[in-house]
This record gives sequence, structure tokens and C-alpha cells, in this order.
Amino acid sequence: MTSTSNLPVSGSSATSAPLTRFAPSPSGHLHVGGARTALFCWAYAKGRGGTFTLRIEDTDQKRSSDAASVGFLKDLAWLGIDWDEGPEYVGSDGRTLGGGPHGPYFQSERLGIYNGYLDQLIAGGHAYYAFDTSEALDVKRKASIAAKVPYRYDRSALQLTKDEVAIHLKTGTPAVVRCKVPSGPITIHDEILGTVTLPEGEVDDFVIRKVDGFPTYHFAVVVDDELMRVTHVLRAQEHFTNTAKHIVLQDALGFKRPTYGHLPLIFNTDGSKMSKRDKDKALRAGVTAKGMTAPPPNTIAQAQFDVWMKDKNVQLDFDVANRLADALDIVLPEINVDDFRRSGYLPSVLTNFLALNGWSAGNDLEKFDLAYIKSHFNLDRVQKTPAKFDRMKLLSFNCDAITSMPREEFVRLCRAHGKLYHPEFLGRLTDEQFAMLASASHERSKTLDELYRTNRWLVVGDDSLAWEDSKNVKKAIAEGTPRGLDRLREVKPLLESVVSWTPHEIEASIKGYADASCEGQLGKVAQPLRVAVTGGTVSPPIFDTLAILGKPSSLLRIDRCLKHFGG
RNA sequence: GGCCCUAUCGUCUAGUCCGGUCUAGGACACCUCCCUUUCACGGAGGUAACAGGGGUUCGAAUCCCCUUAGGGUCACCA
Repeated sequence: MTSTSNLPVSGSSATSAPLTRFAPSPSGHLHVGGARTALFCWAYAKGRGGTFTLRIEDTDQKRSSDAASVGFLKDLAWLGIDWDEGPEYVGSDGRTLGGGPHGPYFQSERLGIYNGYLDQLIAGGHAYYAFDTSEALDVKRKASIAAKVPYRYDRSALQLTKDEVAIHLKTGTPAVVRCKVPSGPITIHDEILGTVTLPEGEVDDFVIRKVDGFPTYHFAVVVDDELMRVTHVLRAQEHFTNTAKHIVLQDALGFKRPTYGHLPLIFNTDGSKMSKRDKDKALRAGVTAKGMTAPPPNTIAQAQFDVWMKDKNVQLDFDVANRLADALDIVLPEINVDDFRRSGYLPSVLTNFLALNGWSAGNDLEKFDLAYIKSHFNLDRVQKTPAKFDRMKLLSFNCDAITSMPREEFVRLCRAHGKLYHPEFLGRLTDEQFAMLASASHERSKTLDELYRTNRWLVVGDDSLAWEDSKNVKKAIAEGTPRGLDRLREVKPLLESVVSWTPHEIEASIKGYADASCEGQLGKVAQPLRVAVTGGTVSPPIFDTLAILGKPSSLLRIDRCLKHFGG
């Protein structure tokens, strides 16, 4: 059927409220770059009383999988980026996001819709069937590359007569549909980049329907943006030249052009693309540095490990990689939103920092919340140049946010983080112990995760605590007059006599000793004690450390330490 | 390679549109000192940029041109 009368009419009803959309391809994980795009789309629409729509672009059958495509919805929700329309999702707080009148929001469920418009284009002479095989096109493409000329489709299908086309169609020759791009330059109006004109011939006759019958990205985007009433398209700059194709399609279909804004890309500090490869590289480097030939227990099968080690092109999946990294104490570079969550960053800090990459509030203001971004985000202040993602600055922001929140909130967030990522650690402590640990860690924590990584001494059994073989440990134990070890022996009976094992009482006891025997220098006794009960030289303040551990464990560990370093 | 975009401290950026208030501001990082029971936090200082070259102008980080450098893109991926 070639009639278009029953197709939805182009969105001409002039409404002032903008509608933006974030349209990622399916993936289990939301990349920070995507998160930034989503954030800006969200802020632009919501700050102007508009609508933010989420659409899943799953027209590539090879990649699509329902379970994976919804994987990142939780990342968006965690960041506080709520979508008005899109896939339905019930958040941890019980709220339902998504839904809406313009669904379905998965392109794979909209196939029927695209076909109508496709017929319209073919009937109008704006598109045509082509029967070239991928192999044949590859040959031509390679020749172009070798000749250092840009590859353009040569329109050979246009040479076919009507009859030839009919026969091909009748006999079922695999066919794609290409858009017949009109001659002449194409001008794009971009709110960020300005007005840009691409010279004639830059855009060739691109495919709009693949052999498998699925629309290509370009076609689906144009149709869906129209049907979903999208007014503003904010997306990464890598899409800029695609926009020319979309404009051609919009003109051919009689659609209104949305307003465009192409956002600068985000890179690593060294200028490379932030990719999941980085994690694999870091893990490989860590494993190689440790000279490992077998994986640690409970992480990964030996066979899988061997395959991975042998072939640099093999990548472990996220869970396995994280398990291995945890076991080896390797910190992987964060790439996805969930990586940052796992590393203990606060969502409000991430959105704040993301906004700083490619946009600025002006007036030297750089700490602000989501509400501020929503009410102040504008396209005028979007940067045209790519940004390099500085994790050090992000960490500093996270630290500031943590130290300035109320202590109780930190304890609460830290516990919630642990339930998710360190259940075994949490399981070994009483609520009271954890509260003491978190309180003592509050002002020295840069992330919600730090406490779990730096206080392993607390969750090992008294009998299995091992002492670091390090310079600082030796210094604390063996140096000074008297030696640290001797001071330990002297202070032990004093600790034994502490009746109420609280930081306050412990402090009184130890300070008393320091004043009497160390000329008031607390460090002389604090460091040996720290080494004795934690095995290392870093822990919360010594009084807290002892209090959290408890009296029996503390005394037992001191005894073991005395024995270990030989009286 | 063709086409397109861009160019302020190491990094994110303010200033650029409407040239003078810029001997270029802030933040992170870095360095020094102070504080300190470890690790952190904190406090006080400091180093550090208008890519280069031509114009226009009384005057240019700001306007124009060229060079250089960086990025994007050139799929039946999105």
C-alpha cells in the first residue's frame, strides 16, 4: 500500500515545551559519555517544563538482547535522571518511570511503523532498491581506501531497468533500500556548532533498510523522532555528519526538522577513547606485574584464565573482571556509571562533575546539584571542544561531598554500599562495630568504598592476622629507645586494666603512658600498637581502632605481635 | 586522504559574541611550609596558559587570513 493518509501526521502543533530524547543502543552498562548526554537532554527538557524520552535503538539484530538493553536503566535511575516516556522501570523507591503515549520505545517493536514510511519514500522516488552484495561493496570500498579517495556508493542500482528490479524483487534477490540523496549542499543549523554547510557529494545514497528488513539507524531515528514529537536532538558530536542524512530524510518525508545540538566528546586524560578495553588492559597489567600463572580461588576457572592471558583480544565480562580485580586488589579504571558506583562515588557528585565536562555554569561556580543543572543548563555555554575526563578532580569533589555530609548520613550510605558490594565484610561486624568504624572513617574517606578496602584487618581472624613486611612496620616495631616492641610490652598491662573499653577510656590510658614514658609523644606508642593490632601502619585513629576491634581481640593481637617479632 | 569542527595553565574551564576594567580569574593536580598518633582532612603560600605567523585597530586572548596541531566522519553499527 502506498497511501499515506492513515499515517500519523507530522508534529506541527506548536507547543513551546521542548521534548528531548536519549536514544542509546542496547547495552547492559551506561557509559559516562552516554550519561552526560542523557543528563543534558534531561536538564534541557525538564528545566523548560518539557518532556524527556528514552528510546532503545535496537535495530541491529546481532547486538540486541532484551535483558541487556534494560541493564542501564538502573544506572540512569541511580543518577536521578528520570525519564517521562520510555521503557517502564520500577525504581528501588517504588516509583515507576517510563511508559507514555508514543510507544513502543524499543525500535525492534516498531518495525511495522517504518515500513509505511518506506513505501512512501519509494513511491515518491526518494528511495530505491539496491541488490549489490556486501562483498561487492566491500571490494569497491577497499579500492577507494587504497586510492585514498572517500568511498561513495556509485548508484549502480539506479542503472537497473524497472523490469530488472521487478524480476529481482519477484525472485527474492536480497535487497536493501537506499535513500536517493538530492544533489546540492546540505546546511545544518546547530545550536552549539553554528550553521555548517556540507558540500555537495559528501552524503551518498545511504541504506535505510537492511537485507534483514530492519530499518537502519538513520531511518528509524528520523521516523521515531517525528512520531515521538521530539523537538530537540542533543547528542554526541560523532553524530554530526549523520545529521545531514537525517535532514535529507526529513525533507523527503515532509517532517519538521528538530533543533540540533552536538555535544563535545569525552576522552581519557591521555586523549584516548574511554572504552571498556581500558579495564581489561589495567587488569592484564596488574596480573602480569604480579607474575601470576593461576587465578586466585573463587574468581575464574583456570582454563578461562589461560585463554584470557593468552589472547589479548579476549575480554572478560564485567562481573568476572571485577571479581578478579577485587581478589588481586587492583583498581580498574571506571568507565561505566556502575563502575563509579562500585568505586563509591555519589550520584550527585557524578552528575555534577559530568556537567562540568563540556558545559560550565559561569562565574567560577563548579559545585552544584541536579536541581541547579536542571534550572540553569543551556546550550550557549556548551563547549565545542572535547573534554578529558579527570578522575582526580572527580575524586576530590567526592571527598568534599562526603566530608561535608552529616556523619549519620555517611554511615547510612556506607552501609548501603557495603550491602551491595561487600556483604561478607559487613557480615563479620556487629552494627555497632560498623557504626564506629564508619564514624571514625568519615572525615578521611574519599569514597564510600574506601573503608572496605583499607580496613581488612578488622575482618580477619585474630589468629590469622599477618604483619606486613615493610619498612614502616619495622620502624614502628624495632626502632627507637626503647624499641616499639618494648613499649608495646609496657603498655599492654595498662590496656588490660581498662574497664570500660571506649575510645575515651583507651585514650586516657594510652595518653597517660605517653606522658609518663614518651615525653608526651603519642606516636611512639600509637604506631607500635597500630602495627600490633592491624598488621600495618595505616588505620583510623588508634583509640578508635582499638575500640572497634574490642578488648579481647586487641590484647590477643598484641600478644601475638610480641611473639611474632620475638621478645 | 576528502569533508567538517576546534584551539586559554598538565586537566576542567572563566573571559571571546558587544575589542580597552586581563601584568588573563577559579577549580583539580603539582611544589613549599604549617597542623598532626598513621593515613587522610585542614590552613598559608607558590609554579603554571591566550599554539605560531601575518593583518585590522590608538589598542586584540577577544575581529579577519594563513600555518600548525587536535578531534569527528567517510558501514546493510548505532
